Amino acid sequence: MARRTGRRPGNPDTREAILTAARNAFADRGYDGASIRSIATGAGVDPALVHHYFGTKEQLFMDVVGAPIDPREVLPRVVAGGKEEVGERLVRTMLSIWDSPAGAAGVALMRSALSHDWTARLMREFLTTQILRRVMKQLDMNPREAPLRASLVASQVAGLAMVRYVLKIEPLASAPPDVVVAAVAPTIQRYVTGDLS
Amino acid sequence: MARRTGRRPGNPDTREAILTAARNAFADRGYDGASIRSIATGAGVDPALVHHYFGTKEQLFMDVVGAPIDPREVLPRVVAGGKEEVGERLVRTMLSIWDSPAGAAGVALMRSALSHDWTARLMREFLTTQILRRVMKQLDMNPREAPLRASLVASQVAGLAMVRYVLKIEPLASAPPDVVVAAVAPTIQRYVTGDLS
DNA sequence: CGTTGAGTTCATCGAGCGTTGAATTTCAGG
DNA sequence: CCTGAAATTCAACGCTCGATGAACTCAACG
Repeated sequence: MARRTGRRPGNPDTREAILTAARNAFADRGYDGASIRSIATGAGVDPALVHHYFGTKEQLFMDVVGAPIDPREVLPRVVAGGKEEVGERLVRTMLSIWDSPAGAAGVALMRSALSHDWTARLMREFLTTQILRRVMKQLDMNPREAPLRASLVASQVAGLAMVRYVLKIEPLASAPPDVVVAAVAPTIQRYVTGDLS
Repeated sequence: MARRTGRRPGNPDTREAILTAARNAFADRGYDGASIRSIATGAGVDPALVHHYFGTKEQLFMDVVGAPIDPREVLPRVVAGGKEEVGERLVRTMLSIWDSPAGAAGVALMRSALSHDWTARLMREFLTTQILRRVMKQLDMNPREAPLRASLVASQVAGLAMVRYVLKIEPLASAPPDVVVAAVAPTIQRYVTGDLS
């Protein structure tokens, strides 16, 4: 078993180069706007090589947006400490993620979620089954009103990402994290624990 | 002058049919996904006829998203009555617009704003120069902090539109307007008149 | 050295796109 | 009826795209 001879994976850098080129291209121009050919050019390789490594374009997109997100690593930081200051912790965590290289993947997912139904479904299912459900459980919210609270939180989070990272509307696009947290955290906090009637 | 003989514009219905087909197509599949050919098929005409009426595809898109929005008609309803209940009036006005046929144009603009830079610029400039600046002026807000307040309002409005009308995340997507107003209006109100530090 | 298989390139296919210009139909005015 | 302009269609051009499959390069191993 595992009798493997022949050339060894000499240049695994190429795969990474394609991935980062794809991430930037998807973030800059969306799923349709980013052509396999342009991604290959950005990585300095032949277009066919992209298919060789990642199969179809859809699979490449999945690898780009599915890799840098691991909810089980991020969520505890938000949930730990009870629900009294969850708003501030959520906004702060979100900003730290979106200001990192993983933010480009987020922009890519967001751009494409509004262009294709299957990416929208991808994002919706990721949000609901991976994020919101776990948060609800660990904060033991009232199951009757938890879904509404969760979608309200999603609305403010999505809107903040859109204005700050995609549309880049000033001054929110360049405001320091502390200012954003001070402004937005109370909104999230009210959506989670406040009175909604 | 104006000596015009020959056939009169006999079927102005066709033009409208193309416009509504284009609005639905742009809203459903975005700017790129909606092909001129599919729009023509949806209107029951030849693709060349679309160009005959609207020129290039970009101009057709402008006609679709530029027509049903007239800020001078909507803004007074939001601004009138001072800044004390502006949150509720803004959310209620927004819902009434997005639940009408004009909402499809909004979805189209939103979908495309995340796919192309020039539509993003279109939306940004429309928001800032047509909406936010007028609201700021008529509410005589402090010019020093008004831009930040305006972009915060934009973030919650954009996020609500995205969750409710584009991604259609439940239960916010189907919640009756009164519930949405009760939940979101205080957020807008605080962004306009509240303490942000 | 010769085989092997992964890395990489090349040429190409078929499809869909926006757009164009000429042809054809339709119909109000003279 | 006849003319001419608008409404509408037809056929085609040039382009880009995703994908495919055959060819070539080359390091590792027996």
